[in-house]
Amino acid sequence: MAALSDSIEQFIKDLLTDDTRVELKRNELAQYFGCANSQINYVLATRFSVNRGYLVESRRGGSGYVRIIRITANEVDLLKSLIEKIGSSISEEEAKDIILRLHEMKLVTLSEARLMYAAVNDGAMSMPVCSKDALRASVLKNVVVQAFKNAGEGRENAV
Amino acid sequence: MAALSDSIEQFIKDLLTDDTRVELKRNELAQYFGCANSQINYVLATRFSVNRGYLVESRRGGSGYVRIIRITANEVDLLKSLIEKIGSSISEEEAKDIILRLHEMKLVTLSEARLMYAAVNDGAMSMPVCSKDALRASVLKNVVVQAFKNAGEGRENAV
DNA sequence: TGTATAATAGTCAAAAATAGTCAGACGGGA
DNA sequence: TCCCGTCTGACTATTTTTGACTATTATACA
Repeated sequence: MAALSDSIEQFIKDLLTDDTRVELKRNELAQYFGCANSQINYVLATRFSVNRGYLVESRRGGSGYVRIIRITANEVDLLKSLIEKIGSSISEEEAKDIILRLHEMKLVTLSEARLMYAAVNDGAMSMPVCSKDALRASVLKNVVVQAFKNAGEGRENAV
Repeated sequence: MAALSDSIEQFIKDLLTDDTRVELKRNELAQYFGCANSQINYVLATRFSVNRGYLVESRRGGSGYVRIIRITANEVDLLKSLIEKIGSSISEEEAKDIILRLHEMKLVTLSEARLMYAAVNDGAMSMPVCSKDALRASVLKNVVVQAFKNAGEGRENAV
């Protein structure tokens, strides 16, 4: 049921559980999963972005490689960088990345991550907005419904 | 005589007798019943609404899915009354009361309750607002900071 | 020492695989 | 007959997967 991309993502993350970086051959990995080479690039671009806390380096040519580095940071630095990243405006996707990252760093549980996402997804941001109370109603409704969804105990991995 | 919708409804409910949630492919189900894909959406909309005790989530694209979550009768009553109470506008105090209630009923943990409150308190509601992204930044900043506070493990008992 | 070749990786647009929306057709009961 | 719940089909939206083409680098060889 899991998409190919999800499997590849998990495979790489497993390699990163102990180490903070891993090096691999793009075409070997593609071969292993029986997919197009560019599929690997897709996974790297969508699942191992800087916003999600990873750096990717690579080299072409003979004995080339792809290196994936998990960014580690202490809480103070992380919080500062996230606040800066958020700034005064942020897209739904970027917000999702930040929340995912907090979850991967085990700062929040999956349920908490889902609640956070429910508070900031497009659906919660009712526009045009005319008052704080109206906005609050929209956000609150979203998080309350999410709380009920969580209570049904979702063990999947998506926010 | 509304045989088709009823059959699909029953089929899904049978899947939900043991589990509280089930995941399926819209087009596979439509194929199985030999009907239009949109028929499934009709069934979901008319038979698996919140009022009837269900929450529905889905994702498009490769390996997409439709997930149906069954909640208990008590939860339905509670959720309905909360949604009604929230309406289209709600004060900070009332919102807090609702969140506290969810916590007291053990639907959310203390950490989760705090995150929820962080998402809807006055500080998060930056007004006047000019865009969804600006609004999102404000709410997200608030919940991210709260996540760190939670992680820093506050042992107080107030939301 | 240059240069051709093989071995890598990257890019991008199109195709495939999903799901959602909505207006209108259809059909049975009040 | 008219209304209302069903059902369909065409069109849209989203996410993943692939393939053709490009770019880069190490190495072998002239």
